[in-house]
Amino acid sequence: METITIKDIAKLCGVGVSTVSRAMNDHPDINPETKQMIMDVIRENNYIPNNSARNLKRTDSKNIAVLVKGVDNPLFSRMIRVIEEEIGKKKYSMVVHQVEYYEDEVEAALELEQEKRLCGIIFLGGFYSESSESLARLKAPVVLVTSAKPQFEQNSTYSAVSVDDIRESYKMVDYLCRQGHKDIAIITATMHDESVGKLRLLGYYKALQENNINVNEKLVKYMDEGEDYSMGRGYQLMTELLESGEKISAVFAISDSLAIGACRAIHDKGLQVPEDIAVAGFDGIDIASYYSPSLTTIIQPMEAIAKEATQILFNVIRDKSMHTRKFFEGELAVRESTENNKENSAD
Amino acid sequence: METITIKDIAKLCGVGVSTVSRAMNDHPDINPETKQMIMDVIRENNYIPNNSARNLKRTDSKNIAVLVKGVDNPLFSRMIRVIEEEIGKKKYSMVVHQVEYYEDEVEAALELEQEKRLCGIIFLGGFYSESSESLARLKAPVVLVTSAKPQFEQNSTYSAVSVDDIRESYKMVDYLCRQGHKDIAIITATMHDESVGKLRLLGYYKALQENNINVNEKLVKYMDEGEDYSMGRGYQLMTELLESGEKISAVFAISDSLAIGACRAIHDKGLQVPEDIAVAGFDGIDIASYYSPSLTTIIQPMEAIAKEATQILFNVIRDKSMHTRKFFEGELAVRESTENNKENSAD
DNA sequence: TTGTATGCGTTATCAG
DNA sequence: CTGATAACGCATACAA
Repeated sequence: METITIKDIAKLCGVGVSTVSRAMNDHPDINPETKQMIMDVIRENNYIPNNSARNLKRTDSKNIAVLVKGVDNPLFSRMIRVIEEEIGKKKYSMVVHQVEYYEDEVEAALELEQEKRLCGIIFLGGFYSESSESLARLKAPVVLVTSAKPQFEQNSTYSAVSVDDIRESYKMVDYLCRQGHKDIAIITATMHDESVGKLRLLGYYKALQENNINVNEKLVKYMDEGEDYSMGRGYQLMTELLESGEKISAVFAISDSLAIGACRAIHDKGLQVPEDIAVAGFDGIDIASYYSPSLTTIIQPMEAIAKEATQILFNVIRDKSMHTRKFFEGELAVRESTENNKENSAD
Repeated sequence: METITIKDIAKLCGVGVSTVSRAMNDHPDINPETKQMIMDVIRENNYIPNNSARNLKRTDSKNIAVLVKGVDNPLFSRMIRVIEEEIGKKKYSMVVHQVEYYEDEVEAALELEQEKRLCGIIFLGGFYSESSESLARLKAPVVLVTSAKPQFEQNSTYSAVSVDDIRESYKMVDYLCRQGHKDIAIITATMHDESVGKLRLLGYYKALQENNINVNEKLVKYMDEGEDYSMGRGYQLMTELLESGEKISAVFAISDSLAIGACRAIHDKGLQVPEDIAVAGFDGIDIASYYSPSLTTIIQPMEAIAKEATQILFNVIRDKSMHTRKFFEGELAVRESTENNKENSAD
């Protein structure tokens, strides 16, 4: 089974290669009958054009790349689906690319750009401030999704859309304070995090401050390294927190997965959520509502964010409009894991 | 910022393009100093070779594609990591490609093959019997992982590695029977499923039969359509089961996500797991052990499976060895969701 | 050890 | 409307 090329098809059809090319690419000036005939032959022979050659030659690609950092983040699969749909509607095509935690997402994008002639790039997750300047090396317009870069100048070289992590985090911790909690721990990213982890921590500080609660640094539990927001990590960190001997009445974990792990850790110490310790998460993934107790969390409007991100990208690509920064509002979903059915309700 | 090519680098270095090419591709016959100098220039200029051109020219690619069907399956992210590591060790490179539920995985592979000159293909998940014959159209060796195709002939055109779904499913249901359960429901794939769903259902039948329990078809709950093994789906199906009025003492869901949804549905009806209804899952994903109650399940040895799959692929690629079918044993993890602490223990 | 020339499969240009 | 032909960026055979 030899590799079949456009030349073979041309020969089989008794036409020139350019005619075949025109047929495949929906060019306007071609005889409909000729086109039909060519398409038939193509189908019969299972011919698939070589994309490498295409990308090599093409000037105007319609490829939009989506770089995902952290596959395991269940948030992203939904978003990818939405993005693909939006991109499809506009007759562009999407290429998803998985970036490992230790890889540099911009570097990966750079390679993809070389390879696919991208006309647009969407980053899902990731992004430390380090890679910030290197973003400028990308020629295609960039939209950052959920990858917090708070500072945003006029004439930015990229767009960004996400929730306001500080505000949402504040919302959650403020809610916990109003529930009467004074000893609120937080399970957060690494100490050097410059991404959403930092922002959510800032929101935590702010809420405590405005509620006149002194920060107990022993209740701020940082991850050791790596950007692994897993349940196992949540379990481990919560266990350490519990064994520290500090008084804790509530825990805010900066992701739902961490929160689930924390719940189980509390359970395994013979304590109850929320009776002994209330737990709150962040993200609004499926498991949060199916867990027992169901998890209080900030629901990020992922579909809307994804939709807006692609919209902004198209605006920049087609209308050359300016890059923008858009914030979405998260929803504080109060559920069983913070329900206030203990002594607090008695005062 | 113009696109920079190998020619530019050659000019900058004052050498020919082939020398640059040799430097990049670790060719043996090149002056080490020249090579060093070239590599420096390349780095300084952030030059990235155009992969399309490379793939176009190359005869012997070292690209192995991993086609994943069902991103949301948390099982796969771990496997991908293992596979990448193994592939990296052998100095090959991996390209992951996401296949949507409605897409044909073989079609996707075919395109990738044209584009990347693949020397090997690994399929993760998916695979209905429909696409079976079309597998032969792929020129590169194929390994199916976790994508059950029970029938396996000598001289097969592909390899396959997975757990024996029938046996594992049998193991679980048999365990439930031995626990004294007689009214065991199953939450399974669509009625027309020809993949793991069917196999796991067969194991269920077999276990009931061998335990002399008549099958109550009303306890066999099929999904409606689509291959969505989500918690929401599990919740919905379990609710229907509960509202059917049938007597149920245990439920076996063919995936952990479905099982979690089922647990919550039971909870929301005011019943308890496992006291009123025992629940068992399949897969062994993280959440299974962190859920409350922790979930009895079949743990698939994903790392081992992934490792073996790549090993087999390399054997076929390099040693031209025959395709093989390898089964791994799953581990029955008995946990809280089926703990036998009610009347059963009294007889 | 190095440089030059050719071709990979496709699309774009331009002449019919 | 169609066909020949020149790029696209790179790797490689071959010549030096």
